[in-house]
Amino acid sequence: MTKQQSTFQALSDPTRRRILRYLREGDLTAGEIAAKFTITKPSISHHLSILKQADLISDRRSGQNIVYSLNTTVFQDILKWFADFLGTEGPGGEGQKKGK
Amino acid sequence: MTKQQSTFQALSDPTRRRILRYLREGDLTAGEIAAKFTITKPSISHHLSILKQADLISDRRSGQNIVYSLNTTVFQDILKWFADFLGTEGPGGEGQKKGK
DNA sequence: GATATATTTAGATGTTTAGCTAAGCAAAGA
DNA sequence: TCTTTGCTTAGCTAAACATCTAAATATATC
Repeated sequence: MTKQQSTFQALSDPTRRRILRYLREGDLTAGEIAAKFTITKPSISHHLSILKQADLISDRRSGQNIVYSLNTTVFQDILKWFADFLGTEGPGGEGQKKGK
Repeated sequence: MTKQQSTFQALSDPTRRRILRYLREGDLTAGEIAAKFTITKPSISHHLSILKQADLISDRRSGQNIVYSLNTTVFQDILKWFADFLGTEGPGGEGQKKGK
């Protein structure tokens, strides 16, 4: 699965986008995040792992808790993808590198 | 289904993103698009209808053909969504309007 | 080390989705 | 108006996905 695929896939779910919005405000533990939703903790945990695989968030352990935080660099990449898209480049494949 | 949801959903499929890349080069008929893929025409037609519902493309009939073209304005909206995301706004809901 | 708390992993289930084939609809031309 | 061409709609299947409950793991505390 290409990097872009996993990113767009991750962003396609509303629950995951909502998690990202919360994390934009500041770091949160898995439990704190789960508390904001009505779905179960395991479900949230699953969403978190998808976001993590897509490199949109990262996690670190702090005692009993696992703290999640936003990876803004990947958002920058996506932003660039869209900007390039609206530019005047050739079609090419997913992993196109252009001028870089 | 919210507008953002349909947009992200539409972008989550690699075939659909590839269609968008082709259309970025210029307008194409449904047949011309389908010819670039190995999957069947009905499948492509289905993807086109999803992209259309998400307002990422538009279509018009030209004789026997149906011509598809990219709606760049929606891409601008998405670009803005990401830019806002990396900004310093409150979490709020999907359809947030901000300064507008 | 036993127990409590925080979170993840495993396994099951209902729903969504991408793909197919077959049938339908619309325009063009005989 | 019958046929051909271009494309979509309908109906199906298999795979993917979101969610749940139950069990497992890891850390902290007693």
